[in-house]
Amino acid sequence: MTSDTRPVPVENSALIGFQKHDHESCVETALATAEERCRAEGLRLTPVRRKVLEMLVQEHRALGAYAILDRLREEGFGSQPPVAYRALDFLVENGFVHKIERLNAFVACAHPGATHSPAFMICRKCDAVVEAQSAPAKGALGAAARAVGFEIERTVVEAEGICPDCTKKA
Amino acid sequence: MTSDTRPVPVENSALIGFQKHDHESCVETALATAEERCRAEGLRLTPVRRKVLEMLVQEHRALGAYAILDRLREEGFGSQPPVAYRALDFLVENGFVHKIERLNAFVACAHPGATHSPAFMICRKCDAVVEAQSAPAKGALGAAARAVGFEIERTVVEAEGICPDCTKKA
DNA sequence: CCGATAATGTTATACAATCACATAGAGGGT
DNA sequence: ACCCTCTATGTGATTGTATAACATTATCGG
Ligand SMILES: [Zn+2]
Ligand SMILES: [Zn+2]
Ligand SMILES: [Zn+2]
Ligand SMILES: [Zn+2]
Repeated sequence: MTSDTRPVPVENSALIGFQKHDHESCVETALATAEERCRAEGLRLTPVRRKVLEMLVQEHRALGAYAILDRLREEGFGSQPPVAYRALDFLVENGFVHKIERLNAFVACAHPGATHSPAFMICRKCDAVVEAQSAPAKGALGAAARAVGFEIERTVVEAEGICPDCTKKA
Repeated sequence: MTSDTRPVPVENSALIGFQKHDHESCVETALATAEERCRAEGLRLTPVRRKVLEMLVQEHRALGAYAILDRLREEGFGSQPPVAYRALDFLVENGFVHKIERLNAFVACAHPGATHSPAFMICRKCDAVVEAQSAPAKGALGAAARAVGFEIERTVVEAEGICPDCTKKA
């Protein structure tokens, strides 16, 4: 299960963006990191939760709760919505997964471990989702918030547009 | 129907924020502006659409599609979801109304006329929603997008937190 | 008036999320 | 081992959000 059992043709394995990358190790790393963190912090990465995380990391795009639920059913887990939503709640709360509000869908975190406020680029043609960093509270929005006395706790930043692949095709 | 028929106790009528403001004229101005723009651009502000916009400006907070639909029914319009959603689609497409993705709800634009990319502050206690300006494409997100060749068309920026009123109460 | 287009009305259905309650596991103290 | 407690799952039912599909009506330019 160590990630050095096989040559890793890294090119830009850090950029999980639209570029191709070593997906195999990408998946393993993500799951290993999650297990590591759960062990360290006393969180319980149960079978359902692990399966959901694995699906999302594997797919590498945003999945709706019911798509996830369908797969859980196939894998022999419970088939009612709360099964999926509870697993997702756990994963989102602990930062392993992010919810894409624009799509009402979920995507595996691309920067697991580090606490961060994510931003997303969503292609409106192919629904690809890529995670980037953001710091909206540092810009105009933060200034506006301080001006009126609003205390920001969390931000949703999602950019909709056309991904490089879809641009080329057109 | 002109806005000078009555003394306007303006203090900070520009800031539609959490502060109090001259709501009467606020409503009239918004509707007048909308009618003006529709006339100018050949858009059709039909009765349903106008009613929905009026409700949202009047309420001055985010309303769900079904809350809107209920009111439409009371006013004698169609009572099925598409009636509300189609009116909302029109209003959102033309910038009179914004959708708050985090709440699955809709709010009247606070800066009608000017094309702008809005940002929102959402109080998680009282659900108050205030519109501010944003320029996320100019910051870290814009840089990331250019780096990978993603073409941003639209951004969703929503800050969740506690509004000044709710802070005082606690 | 006629035909094309846009807008509305209505039915049905898909997708998203939560509530309520029963059951099963894990972990700690005895 | 046992019992107790807390957490996690399983399940049925329900509510909320959104769209598909199709018929009807209104509007506008010939
Ligand atoms: Zn992340
Ligand atoms: Zn694309
Ligand atoms: Zn606006
Ligand atoms: Zn508040």
